[in-house]
Amino acid sequence: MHAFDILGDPVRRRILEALAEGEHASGDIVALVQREFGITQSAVSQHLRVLRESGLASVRIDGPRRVYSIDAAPLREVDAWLARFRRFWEHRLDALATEIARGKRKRARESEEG
Amino acid sequence: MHAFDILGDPVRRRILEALAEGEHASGDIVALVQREFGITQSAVSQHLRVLRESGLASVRIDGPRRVYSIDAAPLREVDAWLARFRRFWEHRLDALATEIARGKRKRARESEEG
DNA sequence: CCACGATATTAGCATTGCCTTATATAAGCT
DNA sequence: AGCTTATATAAGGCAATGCTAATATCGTGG
Repeated sequence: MHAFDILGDPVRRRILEALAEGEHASGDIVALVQREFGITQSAVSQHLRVLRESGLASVRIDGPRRVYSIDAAPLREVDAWLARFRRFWEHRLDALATEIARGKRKRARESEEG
Repeated sequence: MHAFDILGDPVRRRILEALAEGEHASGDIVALVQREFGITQSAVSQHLRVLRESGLASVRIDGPRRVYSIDAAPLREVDAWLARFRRFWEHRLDALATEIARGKRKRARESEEG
């Protein structure tokens, strides 16, 4: 399942937003989502499974709790796909500045990976 | 329909990629998509409608042709949503440099809009 | 005006996705 | 061991989505 399919669901987006700020136990996420979307624990658990299976979240067992944290790597692909459209809103010199920053970053990665 | 729902479909993503490089007549898009996905003209036309109705593409009539071009604004929202996750892959000083560039951009926009 | 080429629309169908209810699993307490 | 809490899984219903086939619309040239 492509990352974009995962992001198509508002509940999953909300869960990812929460996980972006740090790890959370399943129960906390259930409570949060129930407040905002009014769906059952089961439904939330199913969304968490989708996030796990698509590599967007991982889980750690802590006694009876399952503590979820984000795995952002797939989102990076989304970000990369989006790159080709940025020039439509990052106009003029600003876009050039961003490109320079991105180039520097890329070179830094390559030298540290190689 | 949220932009993320639109982007969930690979055919629509492919169409947007093509439109990112410039406008194209419906027929060209149909040919391109048919080569790569093997679906009918009708199916492609339906995807084009979804793109129109969600504000991601607009159409200009040129004789018997419909010439499509991209409207990237909704993608900017996607980009903005993604912003909160960038720190997971834009680490260290690079992230700071990007933030500075984004800040400059934002101030420039505000002064030109205000 | 008619036929053709380009494109859109409609109807119908199969598949998928998300939800609920009910049930299973597992840990910790008493 | 039995109960409770925390979480996951299974089964089934229903609505949404994406496709095809068929048909409609609309320019344009003869």
